Amino acid sequence: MSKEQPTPTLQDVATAAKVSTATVSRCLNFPDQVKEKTRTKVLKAIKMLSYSPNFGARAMASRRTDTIGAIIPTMGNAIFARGLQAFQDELHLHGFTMLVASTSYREDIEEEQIRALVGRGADALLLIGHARSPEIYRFLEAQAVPALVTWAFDTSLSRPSIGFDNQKAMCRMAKKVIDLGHRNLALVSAETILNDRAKARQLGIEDAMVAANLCAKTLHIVKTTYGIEEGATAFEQVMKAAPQTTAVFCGNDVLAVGALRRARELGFKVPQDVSIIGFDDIELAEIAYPALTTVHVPHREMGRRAGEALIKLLNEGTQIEAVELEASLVFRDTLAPARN
Amino acid sequence: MSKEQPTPTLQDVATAAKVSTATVSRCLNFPDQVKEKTRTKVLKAIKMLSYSPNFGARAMASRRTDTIGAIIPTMGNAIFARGLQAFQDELHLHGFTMLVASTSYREDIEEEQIRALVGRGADALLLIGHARSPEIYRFLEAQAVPALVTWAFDTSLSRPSIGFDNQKAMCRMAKKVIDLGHRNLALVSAETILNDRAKARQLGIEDAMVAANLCAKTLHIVKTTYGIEEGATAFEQVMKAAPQTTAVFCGNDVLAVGALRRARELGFKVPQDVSIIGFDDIELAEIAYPALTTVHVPHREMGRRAGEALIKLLNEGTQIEAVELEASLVFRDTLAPARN
DNA sequence: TTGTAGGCGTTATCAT
DNA sequence: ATGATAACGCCTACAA
Repeated sequence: MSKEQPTPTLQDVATAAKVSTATVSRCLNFPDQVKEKTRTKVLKAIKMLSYSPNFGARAMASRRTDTIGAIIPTMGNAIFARGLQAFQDELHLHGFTMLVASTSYREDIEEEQIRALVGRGADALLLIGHARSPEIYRFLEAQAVPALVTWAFDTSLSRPSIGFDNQKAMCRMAKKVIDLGHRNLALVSAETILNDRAKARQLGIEDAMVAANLCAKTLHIVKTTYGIEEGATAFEQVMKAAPQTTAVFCGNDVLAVGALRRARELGFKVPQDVSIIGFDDIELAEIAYPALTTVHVPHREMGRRAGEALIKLLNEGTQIEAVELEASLVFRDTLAPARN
Repeated sequence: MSKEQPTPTLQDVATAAKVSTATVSRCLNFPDQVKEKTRTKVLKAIKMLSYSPNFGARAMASRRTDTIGAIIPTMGNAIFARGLQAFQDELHLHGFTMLVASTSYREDIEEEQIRALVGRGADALLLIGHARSPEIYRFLEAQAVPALVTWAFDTSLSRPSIGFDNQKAMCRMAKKVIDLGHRNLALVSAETILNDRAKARQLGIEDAMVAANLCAKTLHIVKTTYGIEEGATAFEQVMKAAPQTTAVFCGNDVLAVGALRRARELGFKVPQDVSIIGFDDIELAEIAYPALTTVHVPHREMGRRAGEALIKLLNEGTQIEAVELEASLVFRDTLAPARN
């Protein structure tokens, strides 16, 4: 004879404790509304049965989940990890739970994940960058799920964002590079169609070039996907196609580290022969040899502020206001004056 | 006059398409059971309303979620990222969704997250390592949620795991180190109370020492939390307390990279003065300078196999069978024969 | 302080 | 091929 062992429900607990389901529910949600004695009785039953509330049912009945979804391009490297950890910490502090999903930088998967998280009752969403189809934004509106864009900052869009201005930051870095005498610049970048951060970074370099009376068209661009190996390959392509290049910007630190390695393998001295500049300032940048000159992104601050804003919105209805954080330049050892 | 805009439900779609809710539901779940014409009609209504099914309701009614939860110690570095990505890819391939939660290596948070994911209807769970309170395992059983342990492998426990034998792998590495003449060994490790992987790695070194007729007690151990800076500090402690040390094992690559840096800062030549050995073989290991000698963990294979096993269990009831994968030794540039 | 009962949005079983 | 309708597990007025 096999014992039936369906997962215990509120009803089971109620029966075991000889009270009504309402009382059990109150025990869980408003413990002070129930008499000490009944409470302990109920709690004991809960423990005994290893009961755990069914989230779906609770969400449906109470119409809120205290859950916020975060959708990032990838978990494959540390780029988003740190910011997300801060976001999560902030949420946890206020009793919220974070759900993460990743998209592999693919728009179709992002849409899928957005639907998945919204369907799961996420009270709000954290999104990376502004660029996505209007349809998705319409969907979010129809579902009345607030979404906060981060990792970017752009006041020209109506949607508030908490982040930094990728274009401005990269422009500042590029100006420094140009000041050091570099005239033949190259950029190893991710595809910019669906990645507004990548595009902004490119525009930033071009801005700096124009400001220095260089023709923006001379920026030699190689597009690739993110990855150390990809960065290496792209670097090689750059130096093959434009051997006069003295400074190679990279869309992020991962690419830069790959470029750095290939440079060494190809016999280039960095930074004497060629300078390499990254973006993000993740751990890799510091560990790389030579240590990478890069743009420092305020990961943790961004994550924290985003969490804070979303929680205020959900708890108090406070509208989110855009916040621009500063990205700073970190000069380490891969940038030097142009040779000759 | 403000337009009401509650999130649309199945009923709304049914009304808009002038059919019953049942038909709409079928359209979504068994499209071929409904006539072409009605289907397009319904689909149009869905689009128009930006309708998206309520996951909680669906889960409650259908008693399954096609969702698997993964609970990892941290997203803060790449250690689990790669394996998780593979896991996710495998799930995605079969129409499952992955939910991730992280614990900061804290048992209380892990329990919380387990409950959260189970409450959210996770059909199964992916867990890292075996070590956790029996109460949690009891809970999982009461909820009838299968859990698969990975990142470890231990047949002495009844619970099946898909992973590698941390102790054996580290033992092999330690033997090599001892073969190179090292007699004064040290270990920078995470706390081993709740981290069975860390403990197994320590035991592996001790096994190798005993096999070589060294006294295991001479292994100088410094415990710390994971982090580059922590690794650096710990390395300094080691060399201060046991200056005769010629080889420092590290619980993972992150610690090792920190140790490496501090070694350089303190004027030690690696590996001439002191050898440093990591564990995991994440990107950092390759990028570090000198490149790190470490134990390669089959991250991707582990993630993929775990996903596969869990899906087979859920879809076909196939019991999970333990799988031992091989961790290999990667000799790069931080290990050399003992000096003199 | 506690119990009763209706409803949340889907799915699935029966009919039709 | 489609439509009613009873669960699913919980919350929350409302009653007692």
